[in-house]
Amino acid sequence: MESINIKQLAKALNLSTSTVSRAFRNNSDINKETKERILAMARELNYQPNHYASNLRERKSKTIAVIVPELANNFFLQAINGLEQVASEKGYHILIYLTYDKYEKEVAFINDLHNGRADGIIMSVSGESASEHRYLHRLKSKNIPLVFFDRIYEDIEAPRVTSNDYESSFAATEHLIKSGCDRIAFLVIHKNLSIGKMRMQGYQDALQKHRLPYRDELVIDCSNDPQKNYRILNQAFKKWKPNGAFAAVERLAIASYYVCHDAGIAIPQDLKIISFSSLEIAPLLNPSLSTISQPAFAMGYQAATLLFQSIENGIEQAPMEHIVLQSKLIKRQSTAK
Amino acid sequence: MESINIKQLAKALNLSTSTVSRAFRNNSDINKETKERILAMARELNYQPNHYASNLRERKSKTIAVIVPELANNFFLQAINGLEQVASEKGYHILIYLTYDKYEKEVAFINDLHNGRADGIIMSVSGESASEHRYLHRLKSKNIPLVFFDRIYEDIEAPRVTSNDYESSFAATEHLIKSGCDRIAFLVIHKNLSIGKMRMQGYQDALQKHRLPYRDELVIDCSNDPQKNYRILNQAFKKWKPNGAFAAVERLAIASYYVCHDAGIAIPQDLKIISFSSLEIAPLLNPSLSTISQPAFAMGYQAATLLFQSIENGIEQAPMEHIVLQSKLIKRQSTAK
DNA sequence: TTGTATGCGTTATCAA
DNA sequence: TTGATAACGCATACAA
Repeated sequence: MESINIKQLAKALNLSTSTVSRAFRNNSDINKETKERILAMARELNYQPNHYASNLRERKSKTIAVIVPELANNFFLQAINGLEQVASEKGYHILIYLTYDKYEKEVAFINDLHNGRADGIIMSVSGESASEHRYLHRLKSKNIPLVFFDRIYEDIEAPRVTSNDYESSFAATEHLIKSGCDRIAFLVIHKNLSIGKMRMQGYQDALQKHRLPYRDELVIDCSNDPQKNYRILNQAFKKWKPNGAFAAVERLAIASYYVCHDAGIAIPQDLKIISFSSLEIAPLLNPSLSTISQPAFAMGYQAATLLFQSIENGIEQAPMEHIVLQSKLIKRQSTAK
Repeated sequence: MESINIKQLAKALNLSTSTVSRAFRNNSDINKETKERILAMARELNYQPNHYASNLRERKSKTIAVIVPELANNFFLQAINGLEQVASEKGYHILIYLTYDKYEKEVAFINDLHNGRADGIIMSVSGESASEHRYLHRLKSKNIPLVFFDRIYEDIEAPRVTSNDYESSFAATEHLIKSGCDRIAFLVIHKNLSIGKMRMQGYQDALQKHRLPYRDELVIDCSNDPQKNYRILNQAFKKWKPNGAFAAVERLAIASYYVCHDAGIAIPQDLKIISFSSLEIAPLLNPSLSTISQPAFAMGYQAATLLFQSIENGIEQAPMEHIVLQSKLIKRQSTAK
């Protein structure tokens, strides 16, 4: 980082640093010719204003932090693409933090972000609703706005963007029932997370509406480890013999496919599967997978839009909106009669 | 960002800022008790050293920039996971820049990075080899190390991590030939990019070895737009009737699947397909897809390791290594006889 | 329109 | 072991 700095550039031009500085932010008054002269020389000497010095001086970072559980997940990827589009239009950069669903990591990241590294935070939470969220309150006192998307904490007041999980789950379960399933498994990770709860409620209510009994053993609580999931699902399918499975998370549908392929369980004849999923190639699976697909890109886009409202108008003006976007249920071979 | 700063914290403790500062970097001598007292108070007052001030003072950013064409691509995702692991072990953060294969974006990003925002750069290039790369030379003069991975510029001297593309392509083509194909299409994006060239060469040489003619029309140059690709491939398959297809990029295999499904071309009976791909669910496709899978995670990991060598030992000591990792050819149904 | 001087929050040097 | 002070590179209030 042995860069040329504003002083050297100024000297090379026989100008003061303030004039040079002005050339780089277009608001201030400055002679057009000098400005061009400065920019030309800057190009030649390969000068760029130091980002950290500017941020320190201006007390902002032109950066937003995005905290998500993981990247290896089409939903989050598409959402991030949505965020990124808004951010880059505003001249902001994105700093990505991955929690891998570890609550402690989330706390550490948030605490880290108190140092002014980011002007705002967009987060899809990792922890369980039950845990302590005081670390989030502190953000507000520092004027760092926060927006939730998809996975939220209900006890924290912040703008949020979600999709209609309850309705979608209800519809998905009902779809399985109408396709002839009467023993429907619900595959879930983190039952206690708000999002898991919503989806589970939709499942339960659909069962009830159609007079199907709710069976505890058919709610299969999985993990983030593919191999573990394989074992869990393999056992569960053999033991409880569901004829329908509703996966609250894409990877559980994938794991189910592997189990079925290996165990000779025919989809959809023996077991019909539907899943929350943002997989673009769901139609190409064997058999093609019925999905509830969330508007991931739009959710990211909206979340970023909300965040910038807070950033631009101040956190007090923050719109405590709860935007709910609609997911789509797409029926394919995996739930065919 | 109305944070408490080190001064206020010092005053609250009746200490000087230097002592407080020392408490936060463990090297300096400091009384254990005072240190604990400081840290306790910091927690209480929710103090975090300002990242930008530290960076400015220390003249480094503890951040590495990663420039890739896109995120919606399993290869880059996994590679980034590899990078991230190394970086986070070193206490570094990752700043992600997406070029969407636009050369101008790449130039803009690189120029941006001259301002000391990152201590090093890891890049998978976007542009064509033919174009101008002077903007990269300038990095060196600023002591910002650069490492290439996967997609490189041959005319720039920098450490690089690639996979054995030529050999893999040769093997993949040969596999198709041995499975009975004699009209093998090569599906590619950006023929001119170094990586496209390597893969094409492997394809050509394998044809030659087996005395199959090279036909220009069977090299199908595609784009990044899925719909365009669909049209291109649909036309090409109908017009030239290949009985084998080797996709240099995952998304072209996906597009081919869609075309075949719609056009009633049976895989593998009518057309055998193999592809470079990092898709975890290749086995679940209909039919399961034969792949050459690059060690994406390891490539990212290695690239980051190389970069940190340059960062830690200075750019002059940079190991001009060219690390080549081996891809794996996995035969599945899509190329069955 | 341009220049001077000050401070953003930190860390390093030096002295106590 | 701790404190005073200067400097990192820049942007702004104010003066010219």
